[in-house]
Amino acid sequence: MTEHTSPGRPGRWRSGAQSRQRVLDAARELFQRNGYAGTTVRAVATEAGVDPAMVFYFFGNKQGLFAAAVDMSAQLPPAIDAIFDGGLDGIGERVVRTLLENMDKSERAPLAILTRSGPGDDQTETLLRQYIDREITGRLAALLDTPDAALRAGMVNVQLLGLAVARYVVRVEPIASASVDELTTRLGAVVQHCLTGSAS
Amino acid sequence: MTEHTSPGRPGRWRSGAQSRQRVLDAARELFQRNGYAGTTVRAVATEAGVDPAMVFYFFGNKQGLFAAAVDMSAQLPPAIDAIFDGGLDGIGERVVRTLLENMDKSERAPLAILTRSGPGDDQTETLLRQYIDREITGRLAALLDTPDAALRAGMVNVQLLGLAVARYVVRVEPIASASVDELTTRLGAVVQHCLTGSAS
DNA sequence: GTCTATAATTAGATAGAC
DNA sequence: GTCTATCTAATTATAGAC
Repeated sequence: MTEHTSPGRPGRWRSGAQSRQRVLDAARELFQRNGYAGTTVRAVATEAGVDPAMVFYFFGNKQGLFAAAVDMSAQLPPAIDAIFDGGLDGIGERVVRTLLENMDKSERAPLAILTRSGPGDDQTETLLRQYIDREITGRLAALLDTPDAALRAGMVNVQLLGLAVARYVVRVEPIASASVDELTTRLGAVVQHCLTGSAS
Repeated sequence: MTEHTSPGRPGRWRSGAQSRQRVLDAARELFQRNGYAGTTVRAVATEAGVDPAMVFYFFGNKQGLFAAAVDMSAQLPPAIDAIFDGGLDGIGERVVRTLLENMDKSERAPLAILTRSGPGDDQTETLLRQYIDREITGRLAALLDTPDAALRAGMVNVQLLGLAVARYVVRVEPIASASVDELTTRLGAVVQHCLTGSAS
């Protein structure tokens, strides 16, 4: 009974952690749906079931909230690592399937949030660019030793961005409703060809 | 000297046409850069060098301005028609090259505006979806007579959306700086394979 | 930590003079 | 057609009680 707000020793999780988490979840959902400017901290607070002032208490200001929402330090590294552990063989299908399964799972994928958002001109797009470069392009290019490794990896970025936008942002048919297996087979082959196929 | 504001017979172009055009140009640029909610009509008016009230005079409200900015009736039909006139042979390269040349020309492409915008949930994305369905998917699928025609056309949508987003929205390297010829060759082959290649 | 004000700013939209 | 002035509503952000 003396543990619920004791400052030094957390009785549960310092008692504000779950509120903070709910705010983050709500922020990811709304930023993804309505973009940065289209999302109000009031709406986030309402969605999270807390007071608007709490959001500022936790994250300082709206930009801080956004930064926390799209921060993906140690977000999906387990799945991503598994993609590259198998080497080049069959990597096309693995990368497509991983992307699909992660985004279908409706864990708010930073990819979708960043694609639909953008505070000013630079902030968000730079973030997304760096994320793609670091997490995808860099690791893919490292597996190749051809002189056009960067371009081949870039072609894969086109495939993955296109898939994400077509299926989750624009929701164009029949891509939006296609099964994970179908897309994995078809786009996986394309990705594989971009990486290991003969240059045309 | 009696012609500058005569209502029935336009002496020049009813004298407000160029203002309207400047507003539209400014709107396209700002909507593309900052999205719908991130763009204020005041900013559009300032960019266009007119008074904010003029924007409402011309377009009624902000949504009307947006609708006019992304309206692409008879926008680029000449170029698009040329893609399909040549039949299936080499259509991959033609569609990629046409897209690149049109968007590089920095004519505010509705594709870029719509990709970065989205008033609420539905309005814009529905518009973009319908545009893609009508202008690309439909015409591509019509050229094919395989049972998976729709899926093949959908795969092309993934390629084109991915290219547009990677090169013009996120500007990820080396796609953003690659030459039109390089991209046309590489992605054209992929698109061609998606359409006429053997199903894997 | 959580909530109740409330300050300060800004946005969309309108009325009306010229 | 174009501009000035203004109204209304919503938003970010803060101060402070509990």
